[in-house]
Amino acid sequence: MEHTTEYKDLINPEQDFLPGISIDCVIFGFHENQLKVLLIKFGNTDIYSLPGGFIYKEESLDEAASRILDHRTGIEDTYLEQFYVFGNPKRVNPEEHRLIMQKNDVDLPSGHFLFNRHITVGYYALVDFTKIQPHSHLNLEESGWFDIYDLPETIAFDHREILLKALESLRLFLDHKLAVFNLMPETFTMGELQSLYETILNKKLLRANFQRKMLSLGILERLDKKWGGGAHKAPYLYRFDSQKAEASKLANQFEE
Amino acid sequence: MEHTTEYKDLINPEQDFLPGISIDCVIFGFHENQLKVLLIKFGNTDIYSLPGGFIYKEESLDEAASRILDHRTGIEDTYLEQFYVFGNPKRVNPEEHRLIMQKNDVDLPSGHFLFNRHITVGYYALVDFTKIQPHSHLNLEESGWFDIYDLPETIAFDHREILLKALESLRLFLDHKLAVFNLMPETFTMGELQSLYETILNKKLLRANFQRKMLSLGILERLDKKWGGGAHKAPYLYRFDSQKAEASKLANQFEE
DNA sequence: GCAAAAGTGTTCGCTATACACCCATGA
DNA sequence: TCATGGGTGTATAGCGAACACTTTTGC
Repeated sequence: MEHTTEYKDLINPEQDFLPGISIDCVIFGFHENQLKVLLIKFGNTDIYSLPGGFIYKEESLDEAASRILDHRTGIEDTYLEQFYVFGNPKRVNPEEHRLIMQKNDVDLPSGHFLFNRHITVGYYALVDFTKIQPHSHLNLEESGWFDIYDLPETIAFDHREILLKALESLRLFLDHKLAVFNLMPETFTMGELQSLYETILNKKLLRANFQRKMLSLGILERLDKKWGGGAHKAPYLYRFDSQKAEASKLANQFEE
Repeated sequence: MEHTTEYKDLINPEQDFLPGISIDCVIFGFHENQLKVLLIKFGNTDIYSLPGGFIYKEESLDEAASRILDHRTGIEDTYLEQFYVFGNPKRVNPEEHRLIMQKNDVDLPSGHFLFNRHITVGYYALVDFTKIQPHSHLNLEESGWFDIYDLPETIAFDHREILLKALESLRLFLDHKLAVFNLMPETFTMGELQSLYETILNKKLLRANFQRKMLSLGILERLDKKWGGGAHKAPYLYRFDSQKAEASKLANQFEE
């Protein structure tokens, strides 16, 4: 899908989109020992928001979320899951919204569709940070990745709440789903994987026990390759083995 | 809120309700060792559905769900929680819906609002079966409680899927939340509680271990009263102690 | 006394936790 | 050689699974 400017898209959406419903995506990535989230900056402001969009009249919620993600990041076929619906009638302040649009020379009347109450479905995506090419489909000049523990001060609407709820969901499912490996590159060391877990949970784990636990899941392939990195023993590289994971799912009680 | 017939309410809902969004409630109860769910029967058919409704333009999703539950069962202030959003564009067959309405002498045109695509937010409620007074607010003549493992054959739309997803959510949170006690009466024996767990999980548990596990949670008050029931030792009665539960939540990592 | 359900005790094995030890490497 | 990070070993505690034993009650 070709990229067109965001604001134009939004002026007359009611012709194609379901009214009153939107989708907001919390896109997680992991880079330099930080759990990152992708935020969009509104032009001519210091206000950030989650990348979101609307639902075409003939597509499912999951399809819409997937399309929005693709449109914003160029990523297809990644892990994407609904986690909560936000339906507070005051979750978006219409005046705040209108002022933001005005600063981008889009002057819509107060009663415009865009400022009506919207219920939003929260999706979180877990993406391989190394595979994102900024500036590909997305106009990332004004946007970017933020450390989840060091977010910008001004986040629009209820998007900070949505973001924190996504993090909470991620933590809850960390030990129940294998989706977390979508945040890692193709190959990784055990230390890097542990760092991801520690960052998500925001607490230290014991190295020896973490290693045993991960290996005991039987879903990692040890690549026997090594690495000439720093002043220490070379770690093994591992790869997430989706076949082993499939077998493990059947044997145990992993979800989906 | 006064009860009015369902069908009348639905003819011109667009004046007051949010368009394109509905709520469906999976109301769980426990009675005679069965996990029950409340289903509504459409008049002049053998088709059942979940009790549902729409959202007023000024209320939140949670408020709407609570209102719908109250309207249908007369129950207020019970445990109610969103569990999933169903957004498949073909989740409701408009013709099926129209035929059902016709059988109740409500002949709406094909393009009527009611037959438009709706996204529905699933809520599950856990209610104390002994506190429900049938025929109070609800016209239960045509409706009633069904064993979750013995549902009617014909369930409208995607409501069977919604129901099963609710059961799945209930199972997942069984050991993480204390909400399950909302399904029990004020006082109960350990055997009754175990029976509830066994029914939800659909598997047998070991009596001795279940007892220890429950007591070790530190959330049950032993009432020392006994009971003259059958040809066996009299069991203790227990009561769920919400104060102890609150303290336990702080000490451990229970949610909400 | 016997069957049935309830309460308690005990053993076994697994897992989490904590820490100890050795290995490999670059400065 | 020393600091750093990586890999493995081990002792302990706690919990869950499984089963045994005792208690209470109605028939």
